[in-house]
Amino acid sequence: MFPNPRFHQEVYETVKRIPRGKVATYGQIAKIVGRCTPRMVGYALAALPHGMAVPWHRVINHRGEISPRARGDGALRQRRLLEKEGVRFDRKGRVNLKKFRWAPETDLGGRDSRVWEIME
DNA sequence: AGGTTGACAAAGG
DNA sequence: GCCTTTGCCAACC
Repeated sequence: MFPNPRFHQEVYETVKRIPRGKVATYGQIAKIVGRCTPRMVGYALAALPHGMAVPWHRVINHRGEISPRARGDGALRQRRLLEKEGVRFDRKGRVNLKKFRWAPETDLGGRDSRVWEIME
């Protein structure tokens, strides 16, 4: 089976709430889960078995870039998946978080994040 | 037991 | 906005 720590499952459930075409940061997920740090979120996602229905690719770092993997080609696959959902990257490979960040509190029925931007 | 290693982040310069 | 600490904490030597 996959790793057992309680927080893993909570991380997965939270990540599942990120809608298509939006992204969240590791810190954001950690804060929602509670008693959890950004590093632990990355750790949990790295332990995610293949084929599990969790949109792991929608989690990026707070600078808007895809966190490089120590091994494997996961980062490239992640970028492809996001682009397929309409998430745009700039020349330096960064996402505009102002535009694409998931805003849970104002996510009322899958609408866009206009409210969030106005409040900022 | 002690040290290293991450799919990280905030603060200070 | 970039670079450098510093804090973080489970997993794995």
